[in-house]
Amino acid sequence: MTTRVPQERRRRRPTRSGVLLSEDLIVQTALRLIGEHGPEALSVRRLGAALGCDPTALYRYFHGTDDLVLAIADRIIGDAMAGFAPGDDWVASLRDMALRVRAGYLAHPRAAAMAAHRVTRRRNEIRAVETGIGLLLTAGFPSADAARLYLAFIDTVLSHAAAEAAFQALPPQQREADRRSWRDVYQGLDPATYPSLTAVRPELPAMADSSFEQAVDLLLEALAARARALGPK
Amino acid sequence: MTTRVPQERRRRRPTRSGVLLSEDLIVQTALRLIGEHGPEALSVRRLGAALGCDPTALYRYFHGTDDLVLAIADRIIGDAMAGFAPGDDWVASLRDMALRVRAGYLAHPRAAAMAAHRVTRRRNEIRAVETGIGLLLTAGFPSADAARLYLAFIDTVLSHAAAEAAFQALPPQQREADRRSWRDVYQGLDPATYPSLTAVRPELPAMADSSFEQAVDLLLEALAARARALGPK
DNA sequence: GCCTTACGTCAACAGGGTTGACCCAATATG
DNA sequence: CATATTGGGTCAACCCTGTTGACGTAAGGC
Repeated sequence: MTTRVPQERRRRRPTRSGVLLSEDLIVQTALRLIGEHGPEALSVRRLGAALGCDPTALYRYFHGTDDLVLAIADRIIGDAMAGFAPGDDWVASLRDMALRVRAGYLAHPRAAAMAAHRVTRRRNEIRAVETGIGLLLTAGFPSADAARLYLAFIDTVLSHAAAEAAFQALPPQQREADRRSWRDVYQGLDPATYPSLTAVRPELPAMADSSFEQAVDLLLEALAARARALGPK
Repeated sequence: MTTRVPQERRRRRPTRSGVLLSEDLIVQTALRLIGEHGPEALSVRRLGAALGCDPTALYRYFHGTDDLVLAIADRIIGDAMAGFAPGDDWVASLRDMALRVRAGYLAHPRAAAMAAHRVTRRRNEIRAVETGIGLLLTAGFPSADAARLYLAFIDTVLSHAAAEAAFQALPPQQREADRRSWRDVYQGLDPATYPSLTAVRPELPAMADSSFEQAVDLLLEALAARARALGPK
């Protein structure tokens, strides 16, 4: 096929049904498809049909399915981080970043579930990394630590957000069954075999809730403690 | 197809090539397939070929691919936690738990990636929760905190492990591309636009590495600090 | 208005999961 | 032991998927 996928295209030729294709329109349509009919609704053929073009026309814009998925992921990141500017408090700024990313994922749960664990190497992602590492540098961490700690931070945020998105992407019936299981399954346990669970039994229903903020706060606590241990600047 | 998938089968009939099928043999062969020929080697047709039976014979044992994956996941959990016993040091024990779960997932990335965000409230998981919460109780946390903090801990472990497994489950080509991107794309960036990335440039290739232990250690640090803040028992 | 070529279209291939019909042999029963 | 039942292995078929190479048309530079 020798698809070249040029950066900017000059000859814009309408499809049989009159639509003018663009990378932007394709990504946007893909997100709509996934949002409406689930992740399994995203296929080259269906996307082509939704766009009103031959499926293989997409290969003029993306090298393959994987490339398209990365483009979708990057748009989610971009939308989530739109308008974000780091403030004076680096801990609060990282926390804000985390919550934004999570909100972006939850806005497109099904798309996020399939694209979450990828490195998009596109503009929006690069900008986010720049911002995050910059915050850790202002916290006083030496560059080697800043990079490694940012990785731990963002991986935690991304994987937690992905898990939440995946849960949201489940069919409602299955999601409710999972939620109930914390209450049902853990109720009639033998106190002798499960003493600890028995001791915290009143708290168990709360375990169906999200741990996202709790986990992020714990991580930021540890980061703040390490920054303090560096000594005052 | 109205596959009934009975619990115990009574008529065991050898396949054309003389093999006696069983749920156990199928799961075992599936794991071997994945281990030997990579994650993408798992398909109904290939599994049938490896077993020496018609691919559709598997539908007598599992309702579909999904059912098979869950059976595989169940075995992974059991194997990972086999022989684990909590020690005196609660931090070290939680760390051990985390590493076991991760190892179990990474031993079978494809299966783990497919079933990671799925909730299987089975015996092995309940025992793990009992153990984990017990450890936090011995650390001195009140029961409400123990439950919530354990949730944050195990969610971090599980979602990180799932992310790693998902990465390992990628086709080799995409996996290598993701790995290279940290070195290639992030190298030739404009220093004016990306000052922080430029500052930590030598560290960037290391960002292709796993952040699992770093993240777990940060979390355990925060937990230990909070336990200390409770005052000595 | 011509020439080049970008890009939308088409046909085809290899592989996937899943189904319903078929039929034989392993078991239950007499 | 013989017969009836049915579990379960097999086969052909269907429709899906991503991806390719060839083809031709219309858009834009000159």
